[in-house]
Amino acid sequence: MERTDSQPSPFARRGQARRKAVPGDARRHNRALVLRTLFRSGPLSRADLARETHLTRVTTSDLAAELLADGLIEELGTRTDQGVGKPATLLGIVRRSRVTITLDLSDDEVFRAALVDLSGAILDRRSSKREGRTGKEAVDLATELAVALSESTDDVLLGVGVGSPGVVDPDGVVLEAPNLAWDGVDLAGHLASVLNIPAHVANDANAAALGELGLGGPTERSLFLIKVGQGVGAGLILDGHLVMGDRFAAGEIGHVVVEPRGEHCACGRRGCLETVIAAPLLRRRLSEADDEAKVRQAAGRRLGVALAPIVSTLNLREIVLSGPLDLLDETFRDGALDAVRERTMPTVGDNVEVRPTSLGEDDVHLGAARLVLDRELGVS
Amino acid sequence: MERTDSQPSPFARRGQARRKAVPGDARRHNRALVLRTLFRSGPLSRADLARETHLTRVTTSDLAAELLADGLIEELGTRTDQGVGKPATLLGIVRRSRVTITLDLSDDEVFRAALVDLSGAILDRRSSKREGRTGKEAVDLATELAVALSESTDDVLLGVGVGSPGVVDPDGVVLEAPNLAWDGVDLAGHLASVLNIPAHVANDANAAALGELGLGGPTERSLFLIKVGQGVGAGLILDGHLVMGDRFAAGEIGHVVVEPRGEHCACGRRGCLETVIAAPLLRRRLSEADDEAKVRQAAGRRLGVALAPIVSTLNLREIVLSGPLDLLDETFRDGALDAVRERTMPTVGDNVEVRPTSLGEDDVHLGAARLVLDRELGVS
DNA sequence: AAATCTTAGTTTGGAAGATAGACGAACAAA
DNA sequence: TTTGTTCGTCTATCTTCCAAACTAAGATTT
Repeated sequence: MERTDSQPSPFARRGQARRKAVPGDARRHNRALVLRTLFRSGPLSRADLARETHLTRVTTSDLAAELLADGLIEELGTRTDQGVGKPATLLGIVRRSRVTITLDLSDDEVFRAALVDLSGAILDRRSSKREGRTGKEAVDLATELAVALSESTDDVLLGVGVGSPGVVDPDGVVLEAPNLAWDGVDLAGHLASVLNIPAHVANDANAAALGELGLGGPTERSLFLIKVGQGVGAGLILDGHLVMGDRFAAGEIGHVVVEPRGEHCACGRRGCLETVIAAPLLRRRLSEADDEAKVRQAAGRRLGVALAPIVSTLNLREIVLSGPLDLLDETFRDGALDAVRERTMPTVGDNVEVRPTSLGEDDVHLGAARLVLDRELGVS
Repeated sequence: MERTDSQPSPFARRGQARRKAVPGDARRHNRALVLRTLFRSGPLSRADLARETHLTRVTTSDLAAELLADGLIEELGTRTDQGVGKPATLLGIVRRSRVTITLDLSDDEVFRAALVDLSGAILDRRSSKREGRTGKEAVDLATELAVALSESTDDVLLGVGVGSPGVVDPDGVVLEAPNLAWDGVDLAGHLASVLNIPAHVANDANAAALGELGLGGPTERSLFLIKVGQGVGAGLILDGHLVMGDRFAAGEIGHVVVEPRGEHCACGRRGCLETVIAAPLLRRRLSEADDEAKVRQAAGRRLGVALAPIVSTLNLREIVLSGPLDLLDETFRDGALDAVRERTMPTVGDNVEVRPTSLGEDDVHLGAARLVLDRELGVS
């Protein structure tokens, strides 16, 4: 099986401060720029690329030759619908020139793995019941899934990307994930050494946010994704950068108190956001209620109350809800949006949009794939 | 009077997306890196710089020669306390080789101007009573102050930096500042053309946050500053980047509702944060109260309630309060901190720190100076 | 006192990368 | 057939950083 080597990618910034710049950095930057442009703007000629990137035709030609040699792009023949002049040779991404293994560990019951190509198409899937496994056994289960996928394909593997619950540092070490009893587990290091390909790990909600931003989509965007499942987590992207926070715990909003006299929570407090909108609890409350819509709306409003200060502070526009769509339906979302609007300035609140994830269940897989794409090819 | 030219600085990113890289970009990056290192780590030899920046001695020597020619740094003689080997020639920043004019327009009554050197020392000050001026008259007042300072000095001007109330876009256009009746005023363009030096404008709270981060201080830090005055604004810096928001209105938290049945606000809502902690209102309430401490604490707690979701989402550590210290005293701050801790996860809340600004009244001036330093010299 | 060692800073000769300008190729229009 | 346009490449040049060698200036050892 062909493999890319597993030395750290030049694009993997891994949280270090600003460093020196050498000419080669410019080269890598421009190579990534050309690749990114091809990702976004479909098939283009070398001259198109030069116009788009503001590099010269000579330089894009040279970079294109490099990318062609690596098999990342291919010539698609000449453009037909053209006016005067020599017809352009179109270049396009070879979607299957690299594939990524992704792991979605966010579900309490099942670990899921997928094989994703450069365009974000899912080529294969695997899954295993977790059956309560924790610690090393859970690591092994995840590893087995990844190995099984890697052995099932002859495609060139770009790397493995993981969306894991809990707090994950930029090097892919899971600092704490209570439900898996992980505490300082170097998941990225383990996967990289077993599979012998680059590995990148992020928090599941963060990964979902990356996925929602769109594979190869525009860089400069901001988005706040709230992932509702057993618990509640969030991923925040500002101007294309994932916000990690002081202890890499950004997005951990499940235990923000939204109802000081509310239900008791496993964490010891009362009225945590999780006690109001986590899937099992909300589902139970719905089954017990007379007026379902009222319960949905009230739960949404509670979320909105917590979101209002965040939306104002960050001047956010896009809020995405990920999780069971029967729970996070329009009534719920409208409740959240209403509460946000009532509690923020019009100039801020009027722009806000609360919408369900556009990728459904695959948001974590696609986000994990994007993570690998970003760090290995600089396509972000 | 000597002047630096007023063409846009190569460091002024002005919000545009990622662009191509040319060898010259590496040069500028490394030049800024050397300058920044000298800023932070005091006098160093060329060889020290090479070790610190991971460039070679050849390159740091070359860059140092350039900086010497520009007068930005100087040789300070040889190091004495050294062991074996040829004694090192120490290089240091010439603090007064460039000076910045700064304008603090955050006070409702008075426009203030200052002359700041590269180390953040304030060399001169001017101020003018605003006397209710708005629109063009307010622009003229600010301009006059800046012109007066520029004419009073023979130092080389690096640029002019402004902390303005309201929403300011990255090009320095004040999109809306109700109290000055500014609505799409190109303040940066105006000042740059009148003074013939580069001009940069930011929201006052954003500027204060930049100032608090420290001139020439470490890059990779995060900080949330809340500026209390006539109104309430905030500035947020994450990993060294100022958060601007979708419509450049990030930090506008004055009209977040924190008390749904609270006092009526000028904006039409009830219980906006401003009705609770803006200086004039809080002062009035204190004068009417029997138990001052209780009022302070309650006001602080209200702020804390709004902060809790923000702190959790961003995993923030440092919260800085800027404004009249008699109002934002320890009791107030403790109220805020208590409310944050009660409403966030321990791993997040235990790290949080709520402290007063360390720069006092000059935080906007120093932040505006830092803004210019960042954008003109890349020293951030 | 001479030789040796160590560290600072400079000179020299690449190597890598982007570019401007020139040029052949391929096609449309006149 | 000629002219004009656009594509893509070739070449010479410029910029930047770097490795290696070299000079400078002191401490340490012999």
